[in-house]
Amino acid sequence: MPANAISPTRAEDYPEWYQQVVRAADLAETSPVRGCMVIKPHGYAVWERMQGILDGMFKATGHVNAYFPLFIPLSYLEQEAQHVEGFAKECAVVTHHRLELGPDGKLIPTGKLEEPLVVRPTSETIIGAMYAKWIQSWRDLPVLINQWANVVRWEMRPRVFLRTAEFLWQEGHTAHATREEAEEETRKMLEVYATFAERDLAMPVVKGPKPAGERFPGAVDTLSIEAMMQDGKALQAGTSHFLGQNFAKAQKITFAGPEGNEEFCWTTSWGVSTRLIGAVIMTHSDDDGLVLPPRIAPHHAVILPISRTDEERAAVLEACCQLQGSLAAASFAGEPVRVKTDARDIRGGDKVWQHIKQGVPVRIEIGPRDLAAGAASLTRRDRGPKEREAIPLAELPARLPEILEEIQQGLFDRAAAFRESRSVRLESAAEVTEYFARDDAGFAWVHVADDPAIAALLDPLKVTVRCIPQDGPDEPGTCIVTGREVPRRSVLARAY
RNA sequence: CGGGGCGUGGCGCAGUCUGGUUAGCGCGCCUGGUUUGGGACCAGGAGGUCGAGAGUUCGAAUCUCUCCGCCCCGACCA
Repeated sequence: MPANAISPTRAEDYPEWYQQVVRAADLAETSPVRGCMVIKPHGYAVWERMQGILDGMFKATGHVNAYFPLFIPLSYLEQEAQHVEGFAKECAVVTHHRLELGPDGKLIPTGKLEEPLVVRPTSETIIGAMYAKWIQSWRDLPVLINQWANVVRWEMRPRVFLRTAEFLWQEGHTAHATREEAEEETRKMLEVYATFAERDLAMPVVKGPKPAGERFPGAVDTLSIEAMMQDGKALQAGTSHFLGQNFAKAQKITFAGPEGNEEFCWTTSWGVSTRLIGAVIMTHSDDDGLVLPPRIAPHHAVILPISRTDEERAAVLEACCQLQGSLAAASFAGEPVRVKTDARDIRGGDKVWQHIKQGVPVRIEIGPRDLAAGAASLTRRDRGPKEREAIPLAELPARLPEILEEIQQGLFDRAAAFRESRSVRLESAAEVTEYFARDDAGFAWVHVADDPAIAALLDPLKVTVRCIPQDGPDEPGTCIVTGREVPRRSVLARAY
């Protein structure tokens, strides 16, 4: 057997390593439908964890859930000019509503639709149409709605979790009476995403506005959180858009103000998707497979009974059962510890490696020797597969939550240190060119103006301005391309 | 859409150039046995109309034509 469970390793072939991790962890696989993935139970369980936490955060910030149709009339999409331009090239279109059996036994679409329907690539237009109906008075505002849904974007080159033709996400859509309030909402939701990424996914992010060329079609301002993957590339992990009055004007979303004046609403939208699963994989996983931060792990720990004879097995299973009960009574991150016993009749080594590859944070093995000592052998996914520690059974319910917290924090620290080690400050166009020729390139913090002129420098390097980080002190400087004064550095990187 | 590559049991592949016994191999799966604090070993077994269609031929996974699908590179991807 090779030293590592995943082949190739990250260093050998990063993209292939990613695919193999997804496969070895049994998260998802490609489907008969081009560009669409099947999310398998383990992958979906991770998504459900993410959903649960985010949904709670949305509700805590005053939002409610609703559901809007999958289909959008073609004419709706045409309402906002930039929006059409941005999405037109990647839409699935429904033109018929019936099938008839042809003479050769094949099904033929019939019943042509009067107006084609677009499968939503995003829902601004259909939701805006409803908001136009619902909102009449300033007393109706703000409207703060989120929906959990699937969307379809006909991508040219799909990649499991990172870019699939159909994906799951949430999209928040809000309408406000004032510009200030909508802008505040946009920032607030970015903050929710950043907190979730760093606290729950243990994934450090840079947050701030995108340059004009990278904005959501139809948005006045797009804020994003950007994470660094282990190959140094950036991944946009969440976005929050200030839509100004663009959609309100296109869709007549108006309200009567306190003085009887009719005004357009100010709207926002924000979303994160199953891409976050890809982000977690590429942030934490190693050459033995998936590594899950405890807060989003479907199971915090798995108990593995070890026995040879039937008598031993009975005693060991009994002990496992008791331990599972006492551990489940403990809590981590405000929830009961999630623990399961894997008593399947398969070889011990296979079983252990399955759990390693699936990213379970902690493995607890109980065999006759442990039982005699009144202890269990504990191994952690963030350490070597054979680094074990004996812990008295009575102490485990108190120790496990501490260990989970250590793992959660340790994963964040490790990712932050990695990002730091692959970040540089550059002062000239020549330095940028030189830096991105290196194969260990990462984030370059550079003074650049938000100006199309910088494309001449960045395009050949396949580098983009990821965002203009909003945190930290202002650091004015001159743009390395235009020579113009800018208030702070931007983050440049290659991106997924 | 342009360039390249590939379709053979669940997965990974050999065989195709040079047509010819019952289409092989590794992993996985099932059964039995020996094992067991670590991804075991031995034996037996199941599973394939070789992407689809047409053609050449006594005979096609192999040659010819058409079609379909997938992968990689590019274009594209708020």
